[in-house]
Amino acid sequence: MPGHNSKLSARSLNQQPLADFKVGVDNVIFSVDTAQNRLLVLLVMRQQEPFINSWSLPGTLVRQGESLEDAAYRIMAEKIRVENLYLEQLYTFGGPLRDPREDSTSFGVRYLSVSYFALVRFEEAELIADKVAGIAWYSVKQVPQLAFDHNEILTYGHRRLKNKLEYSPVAFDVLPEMFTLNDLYQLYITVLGENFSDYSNFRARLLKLGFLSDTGIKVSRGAGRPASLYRFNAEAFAPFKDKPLVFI
Amino acid sequence: MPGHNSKLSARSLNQQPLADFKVGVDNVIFSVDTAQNRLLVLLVMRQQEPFINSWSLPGTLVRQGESLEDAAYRIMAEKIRVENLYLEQLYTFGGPLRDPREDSTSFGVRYLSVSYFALVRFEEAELIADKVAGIAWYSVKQVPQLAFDHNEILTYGHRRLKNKLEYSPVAFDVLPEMFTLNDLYQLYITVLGENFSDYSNFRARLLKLGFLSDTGIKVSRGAGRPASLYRFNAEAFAPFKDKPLVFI
DNA sequence: ACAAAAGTGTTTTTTATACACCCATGC
DNA sequence: GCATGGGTGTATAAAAAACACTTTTGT
Repeated sequence: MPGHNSKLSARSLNQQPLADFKVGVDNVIFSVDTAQNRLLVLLVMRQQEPFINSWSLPGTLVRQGESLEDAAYRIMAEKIRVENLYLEQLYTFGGPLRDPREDSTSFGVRYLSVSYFALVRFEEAELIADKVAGIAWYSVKQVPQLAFDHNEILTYGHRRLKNKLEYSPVAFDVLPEMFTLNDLYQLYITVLGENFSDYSNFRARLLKLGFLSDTGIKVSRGAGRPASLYRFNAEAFAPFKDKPLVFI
Repeated sequence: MPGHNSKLSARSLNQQPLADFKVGVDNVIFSVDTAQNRLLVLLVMRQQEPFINSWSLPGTLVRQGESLEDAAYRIMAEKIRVENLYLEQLYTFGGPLRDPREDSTSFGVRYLSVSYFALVRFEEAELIADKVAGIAWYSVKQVPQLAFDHNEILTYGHRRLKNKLEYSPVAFDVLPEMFTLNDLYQLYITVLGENFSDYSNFRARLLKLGFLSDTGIKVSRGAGRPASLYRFNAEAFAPFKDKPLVFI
């Protein structure tokens, strides 16, 4: 984890042999079920040792000729069919003994996990259940004990998601092409919690920024006045790139 | 790098063998020369292939039994003697062919670099020049072509430093125990550039936050009114932890 | 006395926050 | 007609930005 303070230590392991690594990629894949206002994370049931029959983040070991990012996309492609997604690298967990396989026969081999963080559109995401495999969306509030240090990775990913939402337009990667301002607001509430902003202020702030265009199309969801559908305008957003834009 | 968009690709390298990795740790070590208002980065001259006689970020390969972070601290200890520092993980670069050694004899072995970001106190940092080794502080504005993808890593580290400075108290890890408000201001200017805030506003904002205590001690630097020395008060800062505190 | 650096205060503009209220629809 | 969600506006408070001014030193 970033931000801690160990002491400088120059023990004389100067002539220690180099470690050999297998490198795994684990994805923290989030989606938001706007209908039920739940933030979800994708978990898979492990089908081999170690941690057989434990839930875990979907992951894979990196193959020859494959980049880390390729591996992250491969996991996605194997578990889920999705059109739109946001993906970025999260953190690298690599202490010795984080994987029990390091203990056993294959002496000296270390397992390192490069984690990626993804956000997908819940409605369009289609899970791929290969034969016997368990795969499911879990509410982040109800994740069970996971394999390896995956609970820790998930916590870290959740923190990143909250930050991302505040200062970057990831939300639009995960909303439908056209959405109501309330859809957007619900997404923020679901991820960030109730107390971040009043709806009308949220609305005013976002519209003033000028990168949401009103399509004029109205949708009615049950009772109440029909809402306008808006569209994210990438060109209008361009000037805000890399600026400390604040959404909340 | 985070934030890009490749396409999902599920090529059938399903039966490809796993890659074997050596894992390197490379540190982007910054310091600020407040006397000359320069942001510096520590570079070392490589003494072996590949890229012999090129400048590079100080790095090492991870040894058996050593965690990533241990390796990062080991690099620090080998290159520099320093009391106070801030260190956190930056990013993991791991595409195939980023290291030319992957081409040659040792077929199949990949080199992956986990980069760390460090900030040290320039005045107290003592460089360790082992025998023939070149080691030097470079102004980030004048770094030469570096080995591997180290220029890219440096750019990424610089961006992180700027962000960190804006919303976290890293500056105090790198200033002397007692400092004038102008010292602090110069540090911000040096890292962030000229146009972020006027001195008196910067001053007022920071003092209002209440975690800088005036020691009463005055120092005179040439002409002009003597300045008060301030001290960072960690207890008074505690309530701001994890809050979206903004310094700039 | 005067320049230089430190430190204080004031004015203006912008942004955040908390609401009150009007609008259009389903039932 | 009234409950429901959509949408607009206003009044107050707080923060950011610009800049004028005072204080204390060295020379």
